[in-house]
Amino acid sequence: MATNAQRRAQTRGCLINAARHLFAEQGYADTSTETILSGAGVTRGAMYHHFRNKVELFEAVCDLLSQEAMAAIEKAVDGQRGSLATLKAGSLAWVDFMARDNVRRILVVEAPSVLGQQRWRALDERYSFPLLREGIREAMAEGALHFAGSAEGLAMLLNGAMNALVLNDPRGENLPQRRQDLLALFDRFC
Amino acid sequence: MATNAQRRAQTRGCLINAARHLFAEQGYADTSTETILSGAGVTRGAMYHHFRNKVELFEAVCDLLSQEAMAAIEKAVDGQRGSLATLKAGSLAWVDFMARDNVRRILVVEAPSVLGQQRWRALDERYSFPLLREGIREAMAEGALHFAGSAEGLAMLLNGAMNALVLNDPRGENLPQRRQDLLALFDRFC
DNA sequence: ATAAAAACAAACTGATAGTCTGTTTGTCAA
DNA sequence: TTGACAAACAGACTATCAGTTTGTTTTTAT
Repeated sequence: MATNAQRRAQTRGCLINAARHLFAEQGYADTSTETILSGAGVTRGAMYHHFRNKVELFEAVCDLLSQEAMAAIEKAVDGQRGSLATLKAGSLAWVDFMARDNVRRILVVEAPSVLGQQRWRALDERYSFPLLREGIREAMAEGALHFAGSAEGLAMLLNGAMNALVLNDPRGENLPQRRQDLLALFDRFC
Repeated sequence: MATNAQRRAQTRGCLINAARHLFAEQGYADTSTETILSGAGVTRGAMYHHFRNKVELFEAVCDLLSQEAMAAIEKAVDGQRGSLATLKAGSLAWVDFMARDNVRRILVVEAPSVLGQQRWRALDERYSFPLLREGIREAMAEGALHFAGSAEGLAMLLNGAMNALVLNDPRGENLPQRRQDLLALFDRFC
């Protein structure tokens, strides 16, 4: 005898977990809901009870991955001294996390297309982007970082640059080099 | 009586032209091949004679748009004096072109997902990226641009930053501000 | 205990990408 | 010029799949 909340969490969890692996391996379009269903050990009816459609399930996966990314960043940032060191550590953690095979394809490659520009930006705004923006704002206020434009603008540019790092390292094989590039980029703003 | 080459160019052209508008307006997934077919005034058999599948048609659209981008960049660069000025003018032209409603969704939002990482990178490598990389290499060699890493690495980072500019301006309404941000970014490397 | 609601099951439907078979039109050598 | 071949095209057909509908089971609240 399980409570409804438990049943709900269990079913949703199984679906999201199965979906995250399948989406990461085969991509959104090439993963049929049937495959997800059998992977999760759940029926069609259950899935469409919890999610309006396939996109909403994909978005739930994105939310979960984003939360995991936040946790990784906060762990990396913990104990850092100074706004600049914190910013660098957090950014490196972000890149490391996004470069993971299980994550990159979902959050970096497919999310903009599957969710659409609006919902994709909303996702970013809900998680890592505010962290980056505020980190930059603080470092700029302290004079540790210099930029002629706004903190918001710089956050956007750096976010894009970090995206590119992840996107251009398909196998995650040149990560050390990529991390060096990122640090060199930060140094240009000091 | 048309020659085969003419027939071929005509049919392919109609398909690509219809597809580019539909993909830009409704996105790849929400554009059915039937809609493209009737938009192009062409039959199913003809389409699958010229393209192996829907993705290949999408790729042909991407190629065309990329060529148009190259033309816009070369026009903007023409007459510029100095490697840095050339680089800036070319980059601004790139942003301006990609920010167009007809282009952004196809080349910036959906291409990575629809083509997949590999073919998407190959596309970039075939067109604008070499231009950016060589522009940066030249400016660095002249001492007009400074970066601790490689020209390749900086090109990647700047390319990502420019992508972000386009992506974060969904309506293309803040273009002047975005152009300012980009110039401020370049100034950090001087 | 019972009514209502949440959770789930599974058959069904409409749409759609890609295939298959056949027809028309162009090419080129003899 | 003609006839064999290939390229270009037409359109019916199929398999798949996302989402719907209808019905059943389990939990919750009164």
